[in-house]
Amino acid sequence: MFLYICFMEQTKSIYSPYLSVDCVVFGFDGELIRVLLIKRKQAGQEVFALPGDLLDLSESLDETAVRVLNDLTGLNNIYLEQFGTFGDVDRISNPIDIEWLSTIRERPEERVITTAYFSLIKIEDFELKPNSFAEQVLWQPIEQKKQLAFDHNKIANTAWSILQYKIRNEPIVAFNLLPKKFTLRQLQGLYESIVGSELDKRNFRKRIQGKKFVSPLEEFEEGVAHKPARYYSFDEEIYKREFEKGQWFLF
Amino acid sequence: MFLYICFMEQTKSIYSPYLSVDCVVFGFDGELIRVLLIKRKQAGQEVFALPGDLLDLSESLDETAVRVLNDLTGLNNIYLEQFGTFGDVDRISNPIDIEWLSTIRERPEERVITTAYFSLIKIEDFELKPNSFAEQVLWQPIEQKKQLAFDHNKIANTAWSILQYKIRNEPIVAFNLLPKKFTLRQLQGLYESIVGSELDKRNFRKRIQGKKFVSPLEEFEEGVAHKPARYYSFDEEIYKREFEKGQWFLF
DNA sequence: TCAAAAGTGTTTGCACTACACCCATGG
DNA sequence: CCATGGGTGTAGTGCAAACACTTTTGA
Repeated sequence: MFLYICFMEQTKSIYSPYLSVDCVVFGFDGELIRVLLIKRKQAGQEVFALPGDLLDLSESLDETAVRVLNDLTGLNNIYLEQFGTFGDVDRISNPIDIEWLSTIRERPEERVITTAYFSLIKIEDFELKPNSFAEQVLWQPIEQKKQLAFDHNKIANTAWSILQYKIRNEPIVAFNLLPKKFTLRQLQGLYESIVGSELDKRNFRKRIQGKKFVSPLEEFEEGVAHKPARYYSFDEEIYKREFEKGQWFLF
Repeated sequence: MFLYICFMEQTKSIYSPYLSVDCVVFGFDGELIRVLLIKRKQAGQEVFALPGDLLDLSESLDETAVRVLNDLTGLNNIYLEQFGTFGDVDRISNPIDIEWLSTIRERPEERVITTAYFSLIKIEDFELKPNSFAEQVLWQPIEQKKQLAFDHNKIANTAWSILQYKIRNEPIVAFNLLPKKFTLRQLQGLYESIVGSELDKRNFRKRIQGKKFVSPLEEFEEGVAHKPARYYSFDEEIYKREFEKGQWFLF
Protein backbone atom coordinates (compact mmCIF):
# COMPACT_ATOMS: atom_id res chain seq x y z
CA MET A 1 0.00 0.00 0.00
CA PHE A 2 2.81 2.35 0.82
CA LEU A 3 4.49 1.59 -2.43
CA TYR A 4 1.27 2.19 -4.26
CA ILE A 5 0.86 5.62 -2.74
CA CYS A 6 4.42 6.52 -3.53
CA PHE A 7 3.93 5.56 -7.08
CA MET A 8 0.84 7.65 -7.35
CA GLU A 9 2.68 10.66 -6.06
CA GLN A 10 5.37 10.08 -8.56
CA THR A 11 3.02 9.70 -11.48
CA LYS A 12 1.19 12.89 -10.74
CA SER A 13 3.56 14.84 -12.88
CA ILE A 14 3.75 12.19 -15.57
CA TYR A 15 0.07 11.73 -16.09
CA SER A 16 -2.49 14.15 -17.35
CA PRO A 17 -5.46 15.37 -15.42
CA TYR A 18 -8.62 13.35 -15.63
CA LEU A 19 -10.80 14.10 -18.56
CA SER A 20 -14.57 14.32 -18.35
CA VAL A 21 -17.51 15.23 -20.54
CA ASP A 22 -20.47 17.39 -19.55
CA CYS A 23 -23.66 17.90 -21.53
CA VAL A 24 -25.85 20.98 -21.73
CA VAL A 25 -29.20 19.84 -23.11
CA PHE A 26 -31.77 22.50 -23.92
CA GLY A 27 -35.49 21.98 -24.31
CA PHE A 28 -38.52 24.21 -24.84
CA ASP A 29 -41.84 23.51 -23.13
CA GLY A 30 -43.89 25.90 -25.24
CA GLU A 31 -43.18 28.78 -22.95
CA LEU A 32 -39.75 28.47 -21.34
CA ILE A 33 -36.31 27.35 -22.39
CA ARG A 34 -35.09 24.71 -19.98
CA VAL A 35 -31.80 22.97 -19.24
CA LEU A 36 -31.46 19.37 -18.26
CA LEU A 37 -29.93 18.87 -14.81
CA ILE A 38 -29.34 15.93 -12.57
CA LYS A 39 -29.60 15.85 -8.83
CA ARG A 40 -26.74 13.91 -7.31
CA LYS A 41 -27.10 11.02 -4.93
CA GLN A 42 -25.31 12.84 -2.15
CA ALA A 43 -26.33 12.29 1.45
CA GLY A 44 -27.69 15.34 3.21
CA GLN A 45 -27.14 17.69 0.28
CA GLU A 46 -29.23 18.90 -2.61
CA VAL A 47 -26.67 19.33 -5.34
CA PHE A 48 -27.53 19.86 -8.98
CA ALA A 49 -25.16 19.44 -11.90
CA LEU A 50 -25.00 19.03 -15.63
CA PRO A 51 -24.99 15.39 -16.67
CA GLY A 52 -21.36 14.42 -17.02
CA ASP A 53 -18.80 11.80 -16.20
CA LEU A 54 -15.21 10.73 -16.77
CA LEU A 55 -13.98 9.65 -20.15
CA ASP A 56 -13.14 6.00 -20.53
CA LEU A 57 -9.84 5.30 -22.23
CA SER A 58 -11.45 3.25 -24.98
CA GLU A 59 -13.84 5.98 -26.13
CA SER A 60 -13.62 9.09 -28.25
CA LEU A 61 -14.95 12.27 -26.69
CA ASP A 62 -18.07 12.09 -28.83
CA GLU A 63 -18.74 8.55 -27.73
CA THR A 64 -18.30 9.52 -24.11
CA ALA A 65 -20.86 12.27 -24.48
CA VAL A 66 -23.42 9.88 -25.89
CA ARG A 67 -22.79 7.27 -23.23
CA VAL A 68 -22.78 9.66 -20.31
CA LEU A 69 -26.03 11.28 -21.28
CA ASN A 70 -27.67 7.92 -21.75
CA ASP A 71 -26.34 6.51 -18.49
CA LEU A 72 -27.54 9.38 -16.38
CA THR A 73 -30.79 10.41 -18.02
CA GLY A 74 -31.87 7.60 -20.31
CA LEU A 75 -31.68 9.95 -23.31
CA ASN A 76 -30.68 8.18 -26.47
CA ASN A 77 -29.99 9.01 -30.06
CA ILE A 78 -29.78 12.73 -29.71
CA TYR A 79 -27.64 15.25 -31.51
CA LEU A 80 -24.61 16.46 -29.54
CA GLU A 81 -22.17 19.12 -30.57
CA GLN A 82 -18.94 19.92 -28.78
CA PHE A 83 -18.58 23.57 -27.82
CA GLY A 84 -15.69 23.98 -25.44
CA THR A 85 -13.21 22.52 -23.02
CA PHE A 86 -12.86 23.94 -19.54
CA GLY A 87 -9.45 23.57 -18.00
CA ASP A 88 -9.01 26.03 -15.18
CA VAL A 89 -6.78 24.70 -12.44
CA ASP A 90 -9.27 25.41 -9.68
CA ARG A 91 -12.46 24.23 -11.30
CA ILE A 92 -12.83 21.55 -8.63
CA SER A 93 -12.47 23.46 -5.41
CA ASN A 94 -15.84 23.53 -3.68
CA PRO A 95 -15.65 21.26 -0.57
CA ILE A 96 -19.09 19.85 -1.32
CA ASP A 97 -17.90 18.72 -4.73
CA ILE A 98 -14.76 17.17 -3.30
CA GLU A 99 -16.75 15.41 -0.62
CA TRP A 100 -18.99 13.95 -3.26
CA LEU A 101 -16.12 12.90 -5.49
CA SER A 102 -14.53 11.08 -2.58
CA THR A 103 -17.53 8.77 -2.48
CA ILE A 104 -17.22 7.71 -6.09
CA ARG A 105 -13.59 8.16 -7.06
CA GLU A 106 -10.08 7.53 -5.87
CA ARG A 107 -8.07 10.69 -5.44
CA PRO A 108 -11.04 13.09 -5.39
CA GLU A 109 -8.89 16.18 -5.23
CA GLU A 110 -7.22 15.37 -8.53
CA ARG A 111 -7.57 17.85 -11.30
CA VAL A 112 -10.23 17.28 -13.99
CA ILE A 113 -10.57 18.97 -17.34
CA THR A 114 -13.94 18.74 -19.00
CA THR A 115 -15.16 18.92 -22.56
CA ALA A 116 -18.67 20.27 -22.90
CA TYR A 117 -21.37 19.27 -25.38
CA PHE A 118 -24.46 21.09 -26.39
CA SER A 119 -27.79 19.66 -27.46
CA LEU A 120 -31.31 20.72 -28.39
CA ILE A 121 -34.24 18.39 -28.02
CA LYS A 122 -38.01 18.32 -28.09
CA ILE A 123 -38.93 17.80 -24.46
CA GLU A 124 -41.98 15.68 -25.11
CA ASP A 125 -40.12 13.27 -27.41
CA PHE A 126 -38.12 11.78 -24.59
CA GLU A 127 -38.75 10.14 -21.30
CA LEU A 128 -36.18 10.87 -18.61
CA LYS A 129 -34.91 7.99 -16.50
CA PRO A 130 -32.50 8.91 -13.72
CA ASN A 131 -29.80 6.34 -13.28
CA SER A 132 -26.27 5.77 -12.04
CA PHE A 133 -25.36 8.58 -9.64
CA ALA A 134 -28.29 10.74 -10.75
CA GLU A 135 -31.03 10.60 -8.17
CA GLN A 136 -33.32 12.76 -10.24
CA VAL A 137 -33.36 14.38 -13.67
CA LEU A 138 -35.11 17.69 -14.16
CA TRP A 139 -35.80 20.43 -16.66
CA GLN A 140 -34.70 23.67 -15.07
CA PRO A 141 -36.01 26.93 -16.63
CA ILE A 142 -33.04 28.84 -17.95
CA GLU A 143 -34.01 32.11 -16.32
CA GLN A 144 -34.24 30.58 -12.84
CA LYS A 145 -30.61 30.59 -11.87
CA LYS A 146 -29.59 27.64 -9.79
CA GLN A 147 -26.27 27.02 -8.11
CA LEU A 148 -24.59 24.13 -9.87
CA ALA A 149 -21.65 21.88 -9.01
CA PHE A 150 -18.06 22.57 -10.11
CA ASP A 151 -17.93 25.29 -12.78
CA HIS A 152 -21.17 24.09 -14.33
CA ASN A 153 -22.78 27.50 -14.12
CA LYS A 154 -20.02 28.86 -16.30
CA ILE A 155 -20.38 25.98 -18.74
CA ALA A 156 -24.16 26.32 -18.92
CA ASN A 157 -23.90 30.08 -19.41
CA THR A 158 -21.46 29.59 -22.25
CA ALA A 159 -23.84 27.15 -23.90
CA TRP A 160 -26.71 29.58 -23.49
CA SER A 161 -24.73 32.35 -25.19
CA ILE A 162 -23.95 30.01 -28.03
CA LEU A 163 -27.62 29.15 -28.43
CA GLN A 164 -28.50 32.84 -28.51
CA TYR A 165 -25.86 33.42 -31.14
CA LYS A 166 -26.81 30.41 -33.21
CA ILE A 167 -30.48 31.13 -33.49
CA ARG A 168 -29.63 34.24 -35.47
CA ASN A 169 -27.51 32.40 -37.98
CA GLU A 170 -28.79 28.86 -38.02
CA PRO A 171 -32.56 28.84 -37.69
CA ILE A 172 -32.54 25.05 -37.56
CA VAL A 173 -31.86 25.28 -33.84
CA ALA A 174 -35.38 26.60 -33.36
CA PHE A 175 -36.94 23.60 -35.05
CA ASN A 176 -34.87 21.21 -32.99
CA LEU A 177 -36.61 22.58 -29.93
CA LEU A 178 -40.16 22.49 -31.27
CA PRO A 179 -42.55 19.58 -31.81
CA LYS A 180 -42.94 18.29 -35.37
CA LYS A 181 -46.13 20.31 -35.70
CA PHE A 182 -46.06 23.78 -34.29
CA THR A 183 -47.93 27.04 -34.59
CA LEU A 184 -46.32 30.28 -35.61
CA ARG A 185 -47.13 31.61 -32.18
CA GLN A 186 -44.97 28.84 -30.68
CA LEU A 187 -42.15 29.54 -33.11
CA GLN A 188 -42.25 33.25 -32.39
CA GLY A 189 -42.41 32.60 -28.66
CA LEU A 190 -39.35 30.41 -28.92
CA TYR A 191 -37.45 33.10 -30.78
CA GLU A 192 -38.49 35.67 -28.24
CA SER A 193 -37.42 33.44 -25.35
CA ILE A 194 -33.99 33.02 -26.84
CA VAL A 195 -33.23 36.46 -28.22
CA GLY A 196 -34.85 38.06 -25.19
CA SER A 197 -36.89 40.73 -26.95
CA GLU A 198 -40.32 40.97 -28.53
CA LEU A 199 -40.80 40.64 -32.25
CA ASP A 200 -43.40 42.12 -34.57
CA LYS A 201 -45.99 39.46 -35.37
CA ARG A 202 -46.70 40.50 -38.96
CA ASN A 203 -43.07 40.87 -39.92
CA PHE A 204 -42.21 37.61 -38.25
CA ARG A 205 -44.89 35.72 -40.17
CA LYS A 206 -43.88 37.35 -43.42
CA ARG A 207 -40.32 36.19 -42.99
CA ILE A 208 -41.41 32.69 -42.15
CA GLN A 209 -43.73 32.55 -45.13
CA GLY A 210 -40.78 33.38 -47.33
CA LYS A 211 -38.90 30.29 -46.14
CA LYS A 212 -39.60 27.16 -48.15
CA PHE A 213 -38.53 24.91 -45.32
CA VAL A 214 -41.53 25.86 -43.20
CA SER A 215 -44.79 24.50 -44.66
CA PRO A 216 -48.37 25.12 -43.56
CA LEU A 217 -50.41 22.03 -42.76
CA GLU A 218 -54.16 21.51 -43.03
CA GLU A 219 -54.34 20.98 -39.30
CA PHE A 220 -55.42 23.41 -36.62
CA GLU A 221 -55.44 23.71 -32.90
CA GLU A 222 -58.46 22.25 -31.14
CA GLY A 223 -60.23 23.15 -27.94
CA VAL A 224 -58.64 26.56 -27.55
CA ALA A 225 -60.64 29.56 -26.41
CA HIS A 226 -59.72 31.61 -29.45
CA LYS A 227 -59.39 31.24 -33.17
CA PRO A 228 -57.48 27.97 -33.66
CA ALA A 229 -54.00 28.42 -35.09
CA ARG A 230 -52.73 26.58 -38.12
CA TYR A 231 -49.97 24.04 -37.62
CA TYR A 232 -46.75 24.20 -39.59
CA SER A 233 -43.97 21.70 -40.17
CA PHE A 234 -40.25 21.98 -40.80
CA ASP A 235 -38.58 20.29 -43.77
CA GLU A 236 -34.96 19.56 -42.99
CA GLU A 237 -34.12 18.49 -46.55
CA ILE A 238 -35.17 21.80 -48.02
CA TYR A 239 -33.50 23.65 -45.19
CA LYS A 240 -30.20 21.97 -45.87
CA ARG A 241 -30.36 22.76 -49.56
CA GLU A 242 -31.04 26.43 -48.82
CA PHE A 243 -28.36 26.41 -46.19
CA GLU A 244 -25.78 25.19 -48.65
CA LYS A 245 -26.73 27.94 -51.05
CA GLY A 246 -26.11 30.43 -48.27
CA GLN A 247 -29.69 31.73 -48.28
CA TRP A 248 -30.44 30.60 -44.82
CA PHE A 249 -30.64 33.69 -42.70
CA LEU A 250 -33.91 33.97 -40.91
CA PHE A 251 -32.97 37.32 -39.41
CA MET B 1 11.03 -3.02 -14.18
CA PHE B 2 8.52 -5.77 -14.60
CA LEU B 3 6.53 -4.43 -11.73
CA TYR B 4 6.62 -1.01 -13.25
CA ILE B 5 5.22 -2.26 -16.54
CA CYS B 6 2.52 -4.19 -14.76
CA PHE B 7 1.53 -1.11 -12.88
CA MET B 8 1.37 0.89 -16.02
CA GLU B 9 -0.94 -1.63 -17.58
CA GLN B 10 -3.10 -1.44 -14.54
CA THR B 11 -3.21 2.32 -14.41
CA LYS B 12 -4.21 2.62 -18.02
CA SER B 13 -7.82 2.32 -17.04
CA ILE B 14 -7.46 4.52 -13.99
CA TYR B 15 -5.74 7.42 -15.61
CA SER B 16 -6.91 9.66 -18.36
CA PRO B 17 -5.23 10.06 -21.71
CA TYR B 18 -2.54 12.67 -22.01
CA LEU B 19 -3.76 16.13 -22.79
CA SER B 20 -2.04 18.44 -25.22
CA VAL B 21 -2.60 21.83 -26.79
CA ASP B 22 -2.09 22.71 -30.45
CA CYS B 23 -2.14 26.19 -31.95
CA VAL B 24 -3.30 27.26 -35.39
CA VAL B 25 -1.83 30.70 -36.00
CA PHE B 26 -2.91 32.54 -39.14
CA GLY B 27 -1.08 35.40 -40.79
CA PHE B 28 -1.49 37.45 -43.97
CA ASP B 29 1.51 38.60 -45.98
CA GLY B 30 -0.40 41.05 -48.16
CA GLU B 31 -1.26 38.39 -50.68
CA LEU B 32 -1.66 34.99 -49.05
CA ILE B 33 -3.12 33.63 -45.86
CA ARG B 34 -0.51 31.54 -44.12
CA VAL B 35 -0.43 29.11 -41.22
CA LEU B 36 2.39 28.81 -38.75
CA LEU B 37 4.05 25.39 -38.75
CA ILE B 38 7.05 23.91 -37.09
CA LYS B 39 9.46 21.39 -38.53
CA ARG B 40 10.31 18.73 -36.01
CA LYS B 41 13.80 17.76 -35.00
CA GLN B 42 13.41 14.24 -36.27
CA ALA B 43 16.38 12.42 -37.78
CA GLY B 44 16.02 11.52 -41.44
CA GLN B 45 12.48 12.84 -41.75
CA GLU B 46 10.94 16.12 -42.80
CA VAL B 47 7.86 16.28 -40.64
CA PHE B 48 5.75 19.38 -40.19
CA ALA B 49 3.23 19.98 -37.46
CA LEU B 50 1.22 22.63 -35.70
CA PRO B 51 3.01 24.03 -32.68
CA GLY B 52 1.79 22.01 -29.72
CA ASP B 53 2.85 20.15 -26.63
CA LEU B 54 1.57 18.37 -23.56
CA LEU B 55 -0.26 20.17 -20.82
CA ASP B 56 1.56 20.52 -17.55
CA LEU B 57 -0.48 19.65 -14.49
CA SER B 58 -0.01 23.07 -12.96
CA GLU B 59 -1.38 25.01 -15.92
CA SER B 60 -4.81 25.86 -17.24
CA LEU B 61 -5.41 25.08 -20.90
CA ASP B 62 -5.14 28.74 -21.81
CA GLU B 63 -1.82 29.03 -20.04
CA THR B 64 -0.54 25.95 -21.81
CA ALA B 65 -1.41 27.43 -25.18
CA VAL B 66 0.52 30.59 -24.41
CA ARG B 67 3.54 28.71 -23.13
CA VAL B 68 3.65 26.17 -25.93
CA LEU B 69 3.50 28.77 -28.63
CA ASN B 70 6.20 30.79 -26.97
CA ASP B 71 8.46 27.81 -26.36
CA LEU B 72 8.35 26.59 -29.91
CA THR B 73 8.18 29.76 -31.95
CA GLY B 74 9.19 32.65 -29.72
CA LEU B 75 5.79 34.26 -30.22
CA ASN B 76 4.64 36.19 -27.21
CA ASN B 77 1.64 38.15 -26.08
CA ILE B 78 -0.72 37.10 -28.80
CA TYR B 79 -4.45 36.52 -28.72
CA LEU B 80 -5.46 32.86 -28.55
CA GLU B 81 -8.98 31.48 -28.69
CA GLN B 82 -9.93 27.88 -28.03
CA PHE B 83 -11.95 26.31 -30.82
CA GLY B 84 -12.15 22.58 -30.28
CA THR B 85 -10.89 19.43 -28.65
CA PHE B 86 -9.94 16.46 -30.75
CA GLY B 87 -10.38 13.14 -29.04
CA ASP B 88 -10.55 10.37 -31.60
CA VAL B 89 -9.09 7.13 -30.33
CA ASP B 90 -6.79 6.70 -33.31
CA ARG B 91 -5.48 10.22 -33.71
CA ILE B 92 -1.96 8.99 -32.97
CA SER B 93 -1.49 6.10 -35.33
CA ASN B 94 1.04 7.08 -37.96
CA PRO B 95 4.30 5.12 -37.34
CA ILE B 96 6.40 8.21 -38.05
CA ASP B 97 4.58 10.08 -35.30
CA ILE B 98 5.00 7.21 -32.86
CA GLU B 99 8.68 6.92 -33.71
CA TRP B 100 9.12 10.59 -33.00
CA LEU B 101 7.16 10.49 -29.76
CA SER B 102 9.39 7.64 -28.58
CA THR B 103 12.35 9.99 -28.69
CA ILE B 104 10.76 12.57 -26.42
CA ARG B 105 8.22 10.79 -24.28
CA GLU B 106 7.75 7.72 -22.14
CA ARG B 107 5.00 5.44 -23.47
CA PRO B 108 4.79 6.96 -26.95
CA GLU B 109 1.84 4.82 -27.98
CA GLU B 110 -0.34 6.26 -25.22
CA ARG B 111 -3.47 8.05 -26.24
CA VAL B 112 -3.45 11.87 -26.42
CA ILE B 113 -6.40 14.22 -26.61
CA THR B 114 -5.67 17.71 -27.80
CA THR B 115 -7.33 21.07 -27.36
CA ALA B 116 -6.81 23.41 -30.26
CA TYR B 117 -6.37 27.17 -30.20
CA PHE B 118 -6.77 29.65 -32.96
CA SER B 119 -4.92 32.92 -33.48
CA LEU B 120 -4.58 35.77 -35.96
CA ILE B 121 -1.47 37.90 -36.11
CA LYS B 122 0.25 40.50 -38.20
CA ILE B 123 3.17 38.60 -39.69
CA GLU B 124 5.58 41.50 -39.69
CA ASP B 125 4.97 42.33 -36.03
CA PHE B 126 6.73 39.22 -34.82
CA GLU B 127 10.04 37.54 -35.18
CA LEU B 128 9.99 33.75 -35.20
CA LYS B 129 12.56 31.88 -33.13
CA PRO B 130 12.49 28.10 -33.43
CA ASN B 131 13.23 26.44 -30.14
CA SER B 132 12.72 23.25 -28.13
CA PHE B 133 11.87 20.42 -30.51
CA ALA B 134 11.12 22.80 -33.37
CA GLU B 135 14.00 22.81 -35.82
CA GLN B 136 12.36 25.44 -37.96
CA VAL B 137 9.28 27.66 -37.90
CA LEU B 138 7.59 28.60 -41.15
CA TRP B 139 4.61 30.41 -42.61
CA GLN B 140 2.90 27.94 -44.91
CA PRO B 141 0.43 29.36 -47.48
CA ILE B 142 -2.98 27.98 -46.67
CA GLU B 143 -3.72 26.87 -50.20
CA GLN B 144 -0.56 24.78 -50.47
CA LYS B 145 -1.65 21.67 -48.71
CA LYS B 146 1.06 20.00 -46.74
CA GLN B 147 0.91 16.65 -44.98
CA LEU B 148 1.04 17.31 -41.25
CA ALA B 149 1.69 15.12 -38.23
CA PHE B 150 -1.07 13.39 -36.25
CA ASP B 151 -4.51 14.75 -37.17
CA HIS B 152 -3.13 18.24 -37.60
CA ASN B 153 -4.54 18.54 -41.11
CA LYS B 154 -8.00 18.03 -39.69
CA ILE B 155 -7.35 20.55 -36.92
CA ALA B 156 -5.96 23.14 -39.31
CA ASN B 157 -8.87 22.66 -41.71
CA THR B 158 -11.34 23.14 -38.90
CA ALA B 159 -9.60 26.37 -37.91
CA TRP B 160 -9.65 27.55 -41.50
CA SER B 161 -13.40 26.95 -41.75
CA ILE B 162 -13.90 28.89 -38.56
CA LEU B 163 -11.88 31.78 -39.93
CA GLN B 164 -13.97 31.78 -43.10
CA TYR B 165 -17.12 31.78 -41.05
CA LYS B 166 -15.92 34.44 -38.65
CA ILE B 167 -14.88 36.97 -41.21
CA ARG B 168 -18.51 37.25 -42.29
CA ASN B 169 -19.78 37.95 -38.81
CA GLU B 170 -16.89 39.49 -36.93
CA PRO B 171 -14.94 41.79 -39.22
CA ILE B 172 -12.39 42.35 -36.50
CA VAL B 173 -10.63 39.21 -37.62
CA ALA B 174 -9.61 41.01 -40.79
CA PHE B 175 -7.95 43.81 -38.89
CA ASN B 176 -6.07 41.39 -36.69
CA LEU B 177 -4.34 40.13 -39.80
CA LEU B 178 -3.47 43.51 -41.30
CA PRO B 179 -0.81 46.05 -40.34
CA LYS B 180 -1.93 49.07 -38.35
CA LYS B 181 -2.01 51.12 -41.53
CA PHE B 182 -3.46 49.44 -44.55
CA THR B 183 -4.93 50.32 -47.92
CA LEU B 184 -8.41 49.35 -48.99
CA ARG B 185 -6.84 47.19 -51.67
CA GLN B 186 -5.11 45.16 -48.93
CA LEU B 187 -8.32 44.86 -46.94
CA GLN B 188 -10.27 43.74 -49.97
CA GLY B 189 -7.52 41.29 -50.93
CA LEU B 190 -7.64 39.81 -47.47
CA TYR B 191 -11.39 39.36 -47.66
CA GLU B 192 -11.08 37.78 -51.06
CA SER B 193 -8.38 35.40 -49.84
CA ILE B 194 -10.56 34.23 -47.02
CA VAL B 195 -13.99 34.07 -48.58
CA GLY B 196 -12.50 32.69 -51.78
CA SER B 197 -14.33 34.85 -54.29
CA GLU B 198 -13.88 38.25 -55.89
CA LEU B 199 -15.69 41.29 -54.61
CA ASP B 200 -16.84 44.43 -56.39
CA LYS B 201 -14.42 47.24 -55.66
CA ARG B 202 -16.92 50.07 -55.56
CA ASN B 203 -19.41 48.24 -53.40
CA PHE B 204 -16.68 47.08 -51.07
CA ARG B 205 -15.38 50.59 -50.56
CA LYS B 206 -18.87 51.93 -50.01
CA ARG B 207 -19.46 49.43 -47.23
CA ILE B 208 -16.17 50.23 -45.58
CA GLN B 209 -16.83 53.95 -45.75
CA GLY B 210 -20.05 53.33 -43.84
CA LYS B 211 -18.16 51.80 -40.92
CA LYS B 212 -17.01 54.27 -38.31
CA PHE B 213 -14.29 51.95 -37.06
CA VAL B 214 -12.28 52.31 -40.27
CA SER B 215 -10.79 55.80 -40.61
CA PRO B 216 -8.92 57.35 -43.53
CA LEU B 217 -5.48 58.73 -42.73
CA GLU B 218 -3.59 61.56 -44.38
CA GLU B 219 -0.91 59.13 -45.46
CA PHE B 220 -0.41 57.54 -48.84
CA GLU B 221 1.67 54.83 -50.40
CA GLU B 222 5.05 55.92 -51.71
CA GLY B 223 7.19 54.73 -54.54
CA VAL B 224 4.50 52.70 -56.28
CA ALA B 225 4.11 52.74 -60.04
CA HIS B 226 0.52 53.89 -59.92
CA LYS B 227 -1.64 56.38 -58.08
CA PRO B 228 -0.64 56.02 -54.41
CA ALA B 229 -3.37 54.56 -52.25
CA ARG B 230 -4.60 56.16 -49.07
CA TYR B 231 -3.89 54.39 -45.80
CA TYR B 232 -6.65 53.58 -43.35
CA SER B 233 -6.60 52.57 -39.72
CA PHE B 234 -8.86 50.45 -37.53
CA ASP B 235 -10.29 51.75 -34.27
CA GLU B 236 -10.97 48.88 -31.91
CA GLU B 237 -12.80 51.04 -29.37
CA ILE B 238 -15.39 52.19 -31.87
CA TYR B 239 -15.65 48.70 -33.26
CA LYS B 240 -16.44 47.25 -29.87
CA ARG B 241 -19.11 49.84 -29.22
CA GLU B 242 -20.77 49.09 -32.56
CA PHE B 243 -20.36 45.42 -31.93
CA GLU B 244 -22.21 45.65 -28.65
CA LYS B 245 -25.03 47.50 -30.32
CA GLY B 246 -25.28 44.65 -32.79
CA GLN B 247 -24.52 46.84 -35.81
CA TRP B 248 -21.38 45.06 -36.71
CA PHE B 249 -22.06 43.12 -39.84
CA LEU B 250 -19.68 44.01 -42.59
CA PHE B 251 -21.41 41.67 -45.04
C1' DT C 1 -70.84 39.29 -25.35
C1' DC C 2 -66.34 39.01 -23.83
C1' DA C 3 -61.59 37.59 -23.75
C1' DA C 4 -57.85 35.86 -26.24
C1' DA C 5 -55.05 34.89 -29.82
C1' DA C 6 -55.13 34.28 -35.17
C1' DG C 7 -54.47 36.27 -39.15
C1' DT C 8 -53.71 39.90 -42.70
C1' DG C 9 -51.21 44.61 -46.30
C1' DT C 10 -49.19 48.83 -47.25
C1' DT C 11 -45.93 52.29 -47.11
C1' DT C 12 -41.33 53.95 -46.53
C1' DG C 13 -36.64 54.01 -46.48
C1' DC C 14 -32.33 51.69 -46.49
C1' DA C 15 -29.05 48.54 -48.32
C1' DC C 16 -27.30 45.80 -51.81
C1' DT C 17 -26.30 44.93 -56.77
C1' DA C 18 -24.48 45.78 -61.21
C1' DC C 19 -21.79 48.37 -63.86
C1' DA C 20 -17.43 51.84 -66.63
C1' DC C 21 -14.44 55.43 -66.76
C1' DC C 22 -10.81 58.94 -65.47
C1' DC C 23 -6.66 59.76 -62.35
C1' DA C 24 -1.98 59.75 -60.53
C1' DT C 25 2.33 57.71 -60.51
C1' DG C 26 6.90 55.38 -61.90
C1' DG C 27 9.36 53.36 -65.34
C1' DC D 1 3.34 57.25 -73.24
C1' DC D 2 2.24 53.13 -71.15
C1' DA D 3 1.07 50.03 -67.53
C1' DT D 4 -0.80 49.69 -63.03
C1' DG D 5 -3.89 50.00 -59.60
C1' DG D 6 -6.69 54.11 -57.13
C1' DG D 7 -10.71 56.14 -56.90
C1' DT D 8 -15.62 57.57 -57.90
C1' DG D 9 -21.73 57.56 -58.76
C1' DT D 10 -26.22 56.12 -60.23
C1' DA D 11 -30.27 53.53 -61.17
C1' DG D 12 -32.90 49.58 -59.97
C1' DT D 13 -34.39 46.11 -56.78
C1' DG D 14 -35.56 43.72 -52.74
C1' DC D 15 -35.76 43.35 -47.84
C1' DA D 16 -36.94 45.14 -43.28
C1' DA D 17 -39.52 48.09 -40.21
C1' DA D 18 -43.50 50.36 -38.57
C1' DC D 19 -48.09 50.02 -37.80
C1' DA D 20 -54.14 48.47 -36.49
C1' DC D 21 -58.00 46.11 -37.32
C1' DT D 22 -61.14 42.02 -38.25
C1' DT D 23 -61.95 37.02 -37.33
C1' DT D 24 -62.82 32.84 -34.86
C1' DT D 25 -63.47 30.30 -30.96
C1' DG D 26 -64.80 28.75 -25.96
C1' DA D 27 -66.39 30.27 -21.80
